[in-house]
Amino acid sequence: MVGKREGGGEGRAETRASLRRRPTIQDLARAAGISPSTASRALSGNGYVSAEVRARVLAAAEEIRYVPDSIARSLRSRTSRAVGVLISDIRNPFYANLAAGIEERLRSAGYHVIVVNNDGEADAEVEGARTFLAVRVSAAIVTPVSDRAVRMLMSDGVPVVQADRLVDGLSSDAVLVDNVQGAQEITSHLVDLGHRTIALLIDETDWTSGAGRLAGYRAALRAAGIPMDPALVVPTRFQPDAAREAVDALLDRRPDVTALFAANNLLAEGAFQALRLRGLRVPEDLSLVAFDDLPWMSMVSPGITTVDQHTDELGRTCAQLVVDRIAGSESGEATVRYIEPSIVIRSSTATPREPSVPVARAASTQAGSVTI
Amino acid sequence: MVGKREGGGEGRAETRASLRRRPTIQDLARAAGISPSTASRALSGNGYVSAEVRARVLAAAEEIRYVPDSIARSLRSRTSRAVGVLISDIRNPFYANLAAGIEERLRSAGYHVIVVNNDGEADAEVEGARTFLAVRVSAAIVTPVSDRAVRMLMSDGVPVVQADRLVDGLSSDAVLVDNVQGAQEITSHLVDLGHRTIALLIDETDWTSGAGRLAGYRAALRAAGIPMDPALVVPTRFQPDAAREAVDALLDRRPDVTALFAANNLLAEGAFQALRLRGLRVPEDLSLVAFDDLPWMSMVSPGITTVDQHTDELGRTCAQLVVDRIAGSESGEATVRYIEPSIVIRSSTATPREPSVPVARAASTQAGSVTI
DNA sequence: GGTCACTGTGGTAACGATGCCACATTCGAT
DNA sequence: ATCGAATGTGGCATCGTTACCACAGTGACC
Repeated sequence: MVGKREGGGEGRAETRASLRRRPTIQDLARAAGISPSTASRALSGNGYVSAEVRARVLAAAEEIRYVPDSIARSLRSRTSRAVGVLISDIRNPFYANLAAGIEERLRSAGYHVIVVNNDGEADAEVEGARTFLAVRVSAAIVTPVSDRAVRMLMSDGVPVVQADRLVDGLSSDAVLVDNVQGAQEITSHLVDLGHRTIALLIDETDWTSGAGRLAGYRAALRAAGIPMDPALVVPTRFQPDAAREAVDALLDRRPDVTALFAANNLLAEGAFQALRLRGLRVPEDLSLVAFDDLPWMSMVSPGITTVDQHTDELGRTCAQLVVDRIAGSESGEATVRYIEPSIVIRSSTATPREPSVPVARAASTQAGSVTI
Repeated sequence: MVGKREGGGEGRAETRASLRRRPTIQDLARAAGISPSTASRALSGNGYVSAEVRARVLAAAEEIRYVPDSIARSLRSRTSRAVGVLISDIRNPFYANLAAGIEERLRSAGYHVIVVNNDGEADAEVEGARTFLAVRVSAAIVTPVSDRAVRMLMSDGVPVVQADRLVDGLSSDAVLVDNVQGAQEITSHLVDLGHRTIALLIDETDWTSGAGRLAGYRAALRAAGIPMDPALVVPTRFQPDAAREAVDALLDRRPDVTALFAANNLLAEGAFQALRLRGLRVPEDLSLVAFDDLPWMSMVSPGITTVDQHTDELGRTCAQLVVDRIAGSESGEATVRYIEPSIVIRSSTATPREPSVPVARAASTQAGSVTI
């Protein structure tokens, strides 16, 4: 799959030749005819420098192509312009958008971002935290897996913003989605359409995100006076395939289900596939809703009714909190901000089918024979 | 949309209290009863240390929770364990997967990744390069927008790997997708089905990626003896909306088109929407193929026939090249590796409709009235 | 026994920037 | 005229680590 084809080596030699020593602030000072101290002040803006000298220094910097060495600067000043971002899976558009929102705002504030994936594993997360300490990030944004990494960072005095979910017992800043609200609203949407037997497909309820969605689902049912049926809360692993199988098993077991709520985008993917493989029509046979809005949800037919978490804003808010915390404009108290999600109604939800007609596997369609 | 809800400040005070000075290698040396020099050698593995002393140092490091300061280390050793990754848009799954592939491999090789988005703008790209120089990355991986950033990095001696596309005239390492091959194969697939009037929707042909896809398309037509019709190469901007409008205009102008080739995932998105809004059936009325395989392409019906670029592998290969280059195991010559794409046949392609029945906007369906 | 290679350790000087202090000059107020 | 404050500049030490050199001990070999 990988082939080597060509290699022209002309430009590299030229590059090597032009590899002069990188100019330091000493060189700059010499070029501008002043001392390194003054050059430093002229560039950083701390302390007195006359306008005339500052101009001369800037001109000289341009002239000799001086770029301050931020490593030396960090060592001396014991700060860095780096912020660590520790997330579970950059391939998941949720995390990608989060990272993008963070990066945009931090970049415009003059910080750069070090991204570490942890694949949802606590050990990898701790390893990432260690990296952050080694490079002395000035803050970290974490979607926590366990409490270890966050604790480690905080105990070394690194400001932490927890994103999307919260580890209990730590008082770092945090930006969360109001999962209860979002889940309640979308469940109520189903209830309002007349659904009474609504299944929740969910992978975990240990984190605040999953717990909140479960709570919102329950609250909506309670508000409608629908008794909670524990068998309708379907546990699954955080993978489309697992979700697909879980949905399949659920519908075999409970053909009376008329609506399905997938608690995140990956589970929604699996649920969608499961329904199609069974030959079920959405929303005629079964309504489907999701949590987290992704492009594919408006591409498929029917479009999926879902909860938009405003992931970009989640990211930007995390970044803002970091900037504020570093600047010290945030007080010592931990701040928790909530992003209010909004529901997006598309075509995957409708009034339930006649209760007398439970869903069944369509005879004409067998799993595996469907081309997707 | 953002609300403040609570803030418990208990843990922070405790954190502040435990904020002891971070242990340095001096502390470590004292704890292990040896000199800093020896401690340094024990940790880094350069130079002689007896097994007994090394064990003592490692134990002491564990004991006092010593983490080497990589800033100081970088300053002194004039190297860093950071690699810069400069890409266009992390929100686009293509770049997200690329970044993920890069990050995985580099992390396992002990490097961390600094990600900078440039939004496809040359100025932002140069700014990113400046950041990389300031933090003295030991290499950079770039999906180049202009030649300026790559030039800047190379002239400062930073090894650069160009990913996905190549800026002319520079001889850095590069990992490219064989776009000609992929485009030719998928176009031939259409030709083999009997298509003769195949439109190519493409946003740019200045970069090697776009140029390659155009060349592959042309080569396939030439091989089949189909004359090239320039009006069938439809230029558009790099956005789904623009692509949608371009497809709409094309089909108004050229109702004889029987197949459409969208040159990347964003254009495919727009094309798919355009066809649906016009009420056209795929593949019965029109066949559609894409370049770059994304999850939604197997979620929609019909599934989209496309070219899988093996983006993860593209990323991993870039990272491997970087590791080799830093280790010096790559010779001075620039290496260009090609990833061979493979085509994925789904349901969006079929034999063309009868030539006597050109496509027309379905009367019953008006753009805008369709719920998606 | 002397030379040499090898092993193992410690001392010292950087890497490049900046914080702090000392010092010089100017100017307004007493 | 004298003092103090404000303005401006340079010198020096230092951030935490490692490269380099010096040097001590051990054993092998002629």
